[in-house]
Amino acid sequence: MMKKVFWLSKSKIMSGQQCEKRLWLETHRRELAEVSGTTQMTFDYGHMFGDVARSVIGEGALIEHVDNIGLAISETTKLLRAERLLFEPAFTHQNVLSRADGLQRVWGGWNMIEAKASTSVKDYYLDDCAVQAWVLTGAGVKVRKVTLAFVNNRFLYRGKSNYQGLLNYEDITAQVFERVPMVEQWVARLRKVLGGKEPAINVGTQCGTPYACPFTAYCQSKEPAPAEHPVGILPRSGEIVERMAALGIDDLRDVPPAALKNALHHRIRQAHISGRSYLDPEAGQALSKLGWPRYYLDFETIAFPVPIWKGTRPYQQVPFQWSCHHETKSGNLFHTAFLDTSGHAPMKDFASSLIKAVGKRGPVFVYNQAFEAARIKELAQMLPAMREPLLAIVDRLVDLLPITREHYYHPDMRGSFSIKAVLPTVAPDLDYENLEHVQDGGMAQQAWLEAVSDATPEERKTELSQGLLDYCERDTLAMVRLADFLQGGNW
DNA sequence: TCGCACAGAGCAATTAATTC
DNA sequence: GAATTAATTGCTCTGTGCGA
Repeated sequence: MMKKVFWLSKSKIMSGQQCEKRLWLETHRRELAEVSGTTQMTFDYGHMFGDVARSVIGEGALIEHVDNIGLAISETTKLLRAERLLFEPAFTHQNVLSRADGLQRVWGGWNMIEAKASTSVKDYYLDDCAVQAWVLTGAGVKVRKVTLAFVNNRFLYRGKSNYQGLLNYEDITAQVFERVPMVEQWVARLRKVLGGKEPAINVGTQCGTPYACPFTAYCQSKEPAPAEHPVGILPRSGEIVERMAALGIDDLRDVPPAALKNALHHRIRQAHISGRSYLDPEAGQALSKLGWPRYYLDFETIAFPVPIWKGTRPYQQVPFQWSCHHETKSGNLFHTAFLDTSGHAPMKDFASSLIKAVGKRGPVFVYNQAFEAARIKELAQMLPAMREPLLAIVDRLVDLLPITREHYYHPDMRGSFSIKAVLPTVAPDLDYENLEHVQDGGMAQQAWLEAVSDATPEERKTELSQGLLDYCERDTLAMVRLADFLQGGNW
């Protein structure tokens, strides 16, 4: 009887990048992944990247049969004799299965190519490659070289489907071969884990780094409920959490004041002890110095590992939507918006409409200035004719995030100063939860992708566009309300 | 998945204070 | 004034939190 082959594309589990419990759960309690329902941000760019990466690497034979490993293995064996370049070849060794991204014939053997849609060589890729190299070697393939192909984020797409230059290559043979002798132990350890009871491993950083584990909610449900005001809600609290845990303190309210060095931590602790929010009147003073009219601005963007629009780069955040609230001195509020779901390059229309919308004077409020400022500067670079008016907007940006962080805190923010955490405490009627289709930036990207797709019916496109417009408008209205709140206003 | 900004840590270089 | 020590400043690196 054929033994069960276990799928170890998840070699990060083997090498300790993610915990053994995940492997155990994936094998024994697969259905739990669906129950836990993580909200990880993922795009299905995988095959787009794969197709383009293969075309850049060279012409070769692609072995498909994703769902039929037996067929994939027999086809690999057959093609290995004839071909110089194979994509997705399948091999097993000691019942461990591996599918390398590419296998290229070189002098005296093969170059194993691993393609990653990432812009740098991460340590855990080396472990991943070590497992694959071990399987290939065990299956009789002479691995002479291991190459990592990854995204060159300086590549500028000049159109016409020409992606030469999209990938960087790094020879990682030495690092991988150094790890290969350890793989045998990793496999043995995991076999033991799989044969035993559910491993007792507590929830920790391994649940989200480097990859989100789908079982986190399940593991959390098995652990005692955390403190109502855990020390960990302090921003950048890693070191303090450890220090306090050693003293048996897990509740922020029990932390001795002397243990906290920075003023923000003190303010947060104090707010959780008193149960009351904190608002420093200086926020209002700082804001009241700014003139009128006032604009409140927010962008939505999309980014692809493989750029699709001429003049853009991999992972460049290309803005396709803006929302702007315009507030006059007398308190009148007007809303304007731009949204491009045509699927064509949105940059030009985005920029020209934006310039019109924000006028020539008055502060332009944003939340986390770095983001909008960087997008406008990129547009200025791409569109020389609009360079000056665009850069003039950058000079007028006022960031509400640092003002909020320095002068305001509410215990319900649980240590976070993101607009999504702040808004419910200053304008509960504007909760994002009551938006139907789009509730955060990640969902906005998903909605946009669906809206531009040819496969999406018109009715659904209209619904998604409305969802995007509602969401982005909510973001800028949130800023209006926040600025007013910080100035002591009342709605 | 990206990148930016910033806090904090660790270390090196510089400046100030102390001692002879 | 020189040598030593202490305090301060400045730099790089890493991790976190923000945005999408």
